[in-house]
Amino acid sequence: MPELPEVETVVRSIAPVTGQRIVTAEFRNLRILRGGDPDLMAARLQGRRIVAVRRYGKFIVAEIEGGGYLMIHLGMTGRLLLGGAPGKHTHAIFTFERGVLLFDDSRQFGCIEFSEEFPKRVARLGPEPLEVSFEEFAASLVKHKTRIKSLLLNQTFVRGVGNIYADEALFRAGIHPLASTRRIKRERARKLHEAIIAVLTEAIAAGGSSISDYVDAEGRKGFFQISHRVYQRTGEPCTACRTAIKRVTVTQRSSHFCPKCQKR
DNA sequence: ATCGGTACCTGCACGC
DNA sequence: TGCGTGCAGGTACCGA
Repeated sequence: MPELPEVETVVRSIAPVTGQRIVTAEFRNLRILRGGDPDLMAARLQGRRIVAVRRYGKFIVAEIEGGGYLMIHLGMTGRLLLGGAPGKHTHAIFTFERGVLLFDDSRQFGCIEFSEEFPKRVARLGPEPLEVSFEEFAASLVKHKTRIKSLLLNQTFVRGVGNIYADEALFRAGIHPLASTRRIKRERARKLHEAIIAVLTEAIAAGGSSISDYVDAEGRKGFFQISHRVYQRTGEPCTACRTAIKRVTVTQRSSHFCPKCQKR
């Protein structure tokens, strides 16, 4: 489900747990746990305070008092909810002195991991798209030989861009999703860098996109989906030239684009 | 070393 | 009503 703007919105909405002590941690579905015995993990968390909660791309990392990191990834349908009753898809329950935090995920593509060291898979990610300089972005772009849409989804290139914002950024930059990275000239790359920053910034301000069921920890939907110019708008007129938006499959993912505005 | 294809799982909309 | 199909914001792993 969530990409960078949605995860950022979730992290902001769970701010109340910062500084709070975990009274109990309960894991109901072991499928979503990575690396570690659930009882040991629960014991390791119990009685510890959350020192800080940070976002790295689409990953959420909570720093635990006394050492250790609790990593949470929401996958496609994961949710973190403050309060409320556990349901059919509640896989983890963190009880605090004041309130409870539930991890729900119907498709179970999300995961939770506890590690003593900073999680390796997070350390391996590329730079934050909102922080990377154009020079670094352009230098990394030319090192890859693939289709631009695939590269944007590659989290070692930049971290946090997913299917929605890749399509939206490519539209704004006028680049076809199937375009070879080798054929993108410097000035076009600059447009893409700017488009990624613009679309992510606007989406964060809107609280993310709620395509089907995304909500933040308070149950609020985002509303950036009303600003989508190509994503899931197949057949509808382009906002710039009225040409019908097309859909193609790239790397097993659907890509939406304007055949007139976006060139290969 | 990089890349593309596939697997993982549930729910929903659709056509018959 | 039910069934089959295709689709959905994700990453990890495997083999070329």
